[in-house]
Amino acid sequence: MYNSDVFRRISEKSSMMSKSQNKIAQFIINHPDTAPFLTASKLASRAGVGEATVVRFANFLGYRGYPEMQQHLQEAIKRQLTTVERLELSSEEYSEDEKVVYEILNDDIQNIKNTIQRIDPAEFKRAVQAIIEAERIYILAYRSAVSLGTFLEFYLDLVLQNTELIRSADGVSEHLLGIKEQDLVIGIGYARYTRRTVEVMKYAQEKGARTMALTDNLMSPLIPYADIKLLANSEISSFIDSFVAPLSIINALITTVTRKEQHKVKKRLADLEDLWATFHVFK
Amino acid sequence: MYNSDVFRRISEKSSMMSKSQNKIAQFIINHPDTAPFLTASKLASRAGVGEATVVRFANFLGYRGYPEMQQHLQEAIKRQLTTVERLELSSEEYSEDEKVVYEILNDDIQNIKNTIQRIDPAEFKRAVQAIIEAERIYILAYRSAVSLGTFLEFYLDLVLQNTELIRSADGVSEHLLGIKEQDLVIGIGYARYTRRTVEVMKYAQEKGARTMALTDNLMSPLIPYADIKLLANSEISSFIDSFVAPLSIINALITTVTRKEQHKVKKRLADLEDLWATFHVFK
DNA sequence: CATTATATGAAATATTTATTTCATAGTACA
DNA sequence: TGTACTATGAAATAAATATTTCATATAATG
Repeated sequence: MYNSDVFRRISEKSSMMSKSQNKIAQFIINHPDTAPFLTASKLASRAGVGEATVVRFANFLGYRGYPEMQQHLQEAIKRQLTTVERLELSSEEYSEDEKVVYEILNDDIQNIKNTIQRIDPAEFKRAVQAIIEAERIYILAYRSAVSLGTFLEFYLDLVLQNTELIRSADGVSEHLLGIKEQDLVIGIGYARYTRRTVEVMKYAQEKGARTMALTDNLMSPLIPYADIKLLANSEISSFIDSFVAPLSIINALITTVTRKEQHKVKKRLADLEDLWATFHVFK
Repeated sequence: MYNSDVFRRISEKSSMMSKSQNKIAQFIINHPDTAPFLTASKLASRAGVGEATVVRFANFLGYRGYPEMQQHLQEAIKRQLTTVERLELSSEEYSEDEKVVYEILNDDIQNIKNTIQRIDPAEFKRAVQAIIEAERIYILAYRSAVSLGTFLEFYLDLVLQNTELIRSADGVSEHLLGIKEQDLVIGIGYARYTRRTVEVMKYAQEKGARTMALTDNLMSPLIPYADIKLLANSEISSFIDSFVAPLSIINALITTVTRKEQHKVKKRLADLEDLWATFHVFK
């Protein structure tokens, strides 16, 4: 299985390589994330050898032809993509049962990493700006996503005092009836996208309000109705969707908004401190 | 530059896609590290459409042909490979402001990594067992932690139907008055630990119920009253605490409980599916 | 320094992959 | 319910890519 690994084969046979073959091997090793995408003739010219030599090189390593070698190079790159952080869960050290927790936490690390890749800084900036400029903010979240909505509402309302979470599932809330163009609606939608979230987003957009979606991918049904799109991955080895990466994005939103509005927020937080102290809210 | 991004183009045009084109878009988005390596015909069969439709899809997105689209998909994957590990925080590429989001997400990765280090598999196992054995489960969460509580309640109640979230801050809820030894109280407490959470945990333990704490460290005021202790880090460069790692632990809890109780849970989930279908809850 | 063996690349050929064509199925609209 | 319009995939054709051939260069051997 593993002897299919191109790099292993190269190192095994490196002593028997001709001058040109060495050039090719060198190129592949020095450009591991370019080589898998090249055609035989491109690889040839990049490595400075003839086309035929490349094909012979593949045969030399034991492949049936260049495409087979190419495929194995691609496999290697794919493994890299998916297992970056994979812990050694294979051993017998832990029972099936105990592995789950490690598996899930690693999946979630991967989710955040993939989310980082997909961040569009300009779009994120727009999201922050929209929150700051909004007169009122409505957060749409149903079912399990209510947890995310609750968190976002808690902090946005703490610092801006103009945020409200819409969670009742029946029809468009009365609160949204008077929605204005200066208002912002943030829809949170994952996996089994709740129909209601989509409907309300659509309604808000038709009313001319700004809309923002936090969802898992661009094919999500929320996307067509979102002026601002934030993506965060949610896949874990479970029957549930993970809200870890979206929550991290929310952390970032709250933090950035607060830093930008520091001058306004500072006094309010200080006042709150006094209030909390008076009522002994914290230990 | 960025308009070359396949995913962006897909989202821009997603509203004008036909049924088959949607299938293709769906496939590409759901298999971003497989799609770039497929030939037009393989992508066609994997997405369940004709070969010609794939070529037309590439044209539809504005590419001169399939190979051009493929190349752009490969670029995206290459970018990922080279940047996953290195943070883009060093350079002047991003403004102070744009860095925050990368900073926070990386902090959260670190939180999960540290949390993994601190997992005690035996203790985690006890936590799962306690949840399964409990007659009734009460979750204590106040203020921002309500979000975590909501999530945990949602799924535990979904699969076990014996869970309740206590969130009102005034005194000990009436629900807890009749608490028994076979019941379990799960307290979630972070940073500015709310006094109320601690008091209720103490009350529950005095009444003989089992107690479990999800908190950030062993010095947390919840710890003395917890029979079972789960730790998850929460520090990020912000004025708020991050619930990302605790949420990941909750993911793991829910997943493990559900897998262990599969025989009981399976039927219930199937029934729920029917119910949801009847009421068109999902898009 | 011949002589043989081996390696090499340009060009010819074979194979694979992409594109276009065309007949038909599916939709939208009157 | 018929008519026009659009979308679709199987098959034909075109283009790109891989492999083989063959003449020549290079190295190895006595």
